[in-house]
Formats: sequence, C-alpha cells, structure tokens
Amino acid sequence: MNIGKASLATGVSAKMIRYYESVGLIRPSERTESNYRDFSERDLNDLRFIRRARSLGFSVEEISRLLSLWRDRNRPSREVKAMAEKHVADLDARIKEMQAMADALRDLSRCCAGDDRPDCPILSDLAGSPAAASQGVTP
Amino acid sequence: MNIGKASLATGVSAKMIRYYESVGLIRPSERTESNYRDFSERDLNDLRFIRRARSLGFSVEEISRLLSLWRDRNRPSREVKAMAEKHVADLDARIKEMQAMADALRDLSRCCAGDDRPDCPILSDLAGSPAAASQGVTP
DNA sequence: CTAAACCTTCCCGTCATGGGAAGGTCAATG
DNA sequence: CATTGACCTTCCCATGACGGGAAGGTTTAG
Repeated sequence: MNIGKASLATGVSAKMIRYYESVGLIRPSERTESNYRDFSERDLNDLRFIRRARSLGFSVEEISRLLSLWRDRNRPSREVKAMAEKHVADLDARIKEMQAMADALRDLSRCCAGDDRPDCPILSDLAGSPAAASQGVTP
Repeated sequence: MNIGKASLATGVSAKMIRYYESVGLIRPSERTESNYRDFSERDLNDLRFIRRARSLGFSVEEISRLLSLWRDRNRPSREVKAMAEKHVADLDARIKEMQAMADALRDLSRCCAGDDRPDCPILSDLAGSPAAASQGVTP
C-alpha cells in the first residue's frame, strides 16, 4: 500500500507519515522496486495509534514511548497510567492558564462600552492604568 | 536606557525586545553613538503594554493592532472590544478541545489498574480497540 | 589598564505541520 | 504505444514566539 492509500486509510497525511519516519517515530516502511514506500497492515495500525494519541494531545516524544509500551507485552500498566496522568496534569495546567486569561478578558470586555467613543477599559488595563476595571470593591 | 535596563524595567527579555523590533511590533528605538539601543519612557510603556497583552494570550499580530488602537485617540472602543471578544472565543475553543482531551484521558486512566500487569485500557483505546473503556452502557 | 559585564548582529533549534519545486513512476486513455 | 495526469520521491522553506550561543565591539568598575 503506497503512502497515499495509507494516508487515506489512517487519516494521517502523507507529509506527516514522512515526518514521523524522519524523526524515528515509526520504523521506515518497506519500499517497492521503484522506491515507493510500501505500508503493511501493521504499519497502518501504528499510524492509527499515533493519530489517536495525537488527538489526545500527546507529543511525538510521548507517543514514541507509548508505542514501545504498546509493543511490549510485558509492560506494567502502571507506566502507561503514569504517562496519562502526567499528561492530564499538563493539560489541566494549560487549561487553567487559559481560563485565567479568558476570565480576565471577559471582565474587561464587560466593562467596555464597545461603541464609537474612545474610552476603553481594555486598553487602560493593557496600558497598566491603575484604575483597571474589575467591578469589585474599589476602596 | 540600554536594552538591559529596559528589560529589567519592563519584564520583557532583551531577546524579545529585539525580536519585537525585528518583526515591526515596536518602532526601532534611538541608538547611542556606539550603536546601543536607547529606550525612552514611551518605549518602555509600549513594552509594558505588550507584556501585559502577551500575558492575556494575544498574538504579536493582534498586539500590533491593539497598539495602534491605543495610540489612536479617536479609536472606537467597539473595535477593541471586538478583538477582545474574538480572542476570548478563540481561548474558549481551545480550552474546550483540551478539556475534551483531558476528560477522555481521565476516563481511560480511571479504568486502568496501574499495576504490574500489562492489560491497559489506555493502550487498548489508542490501538483502536472496539472494547474501549467508558463505563457507560455497552450494549 | 584590564577584566568583567555589557552591547551588537547573525545563525540555528524548537514543535508539528503545510507548501512547493524538481524530478521519477504508474495507470488509464486516445 | 505514447501521452497525460495523478501519483510518488527528496529537499528546502515557512510558521510563532521565543532561547542559545558565537564573534566581535563598548562600557564600567577596580
């Protein structure tokens, strides 16, 4: 199966497949006489695995580890679980950061008239105006 | 004020200041006779503005627009508010994606024994096992 | 005067991905 | 059988927002 079919069959773009090969995430596939890549069913399964793992936000490096655990029949599930939990923690941290940004901006937005006038608490905040806009107790 | 002091005064690294200049986010500062950058108070205010905007997740391109709005005394606050709302929407979308990832992984993790045994619903899921692990109604 | 601590520019690496050029191969159609 | 279009190959470049570090000039403290 050439790279185009493999791409269709797995949802991983041809570009990505070549990239994954180049960084050692997948083993180089077989080649035909004319030097076309030739993917086996097993290769396709690896690609599907990678695609799913990417969709869960794992980095290529993490997936590399996950792939070897997958291939190791004697892996302790402990290791996999630890990776998953670490990744969840990373995600949660990033989510929290972004939540803080969004919340701060929502606050500022709420206080901005959003009309033709130039007065704008959002810009005031960015400019470091001490009189920022958080409807809270301003003593 | 040279770039080191400016960096200390604004919390923007010297590298970043040069970068912002190179991409046209800030105007090139004055230079001393010996070609050192020489920042004015106004430059520092711009840098602080940028720092705050970056901390709210705005891209350099968006900040470029925000800076011109800030400098324009006749800006309609409508434009600023629109940018803020768009950015909040972007953040929310990304947060939602990451939440979905984290939730899915938490589900899988919960079902993984995490011990010495090799059986692992996380790997099964990545491998596309139809018998995935979502404690739900499996008919 | 010298050495440390600055500054300058320039180039490379990150991470996962897309774009595109130049050139070889395969399949279907005239 | 030849052509054409749709593939494939490798190689290089770009993204965004930085950081690292080299080579060389400047300032400042001792």
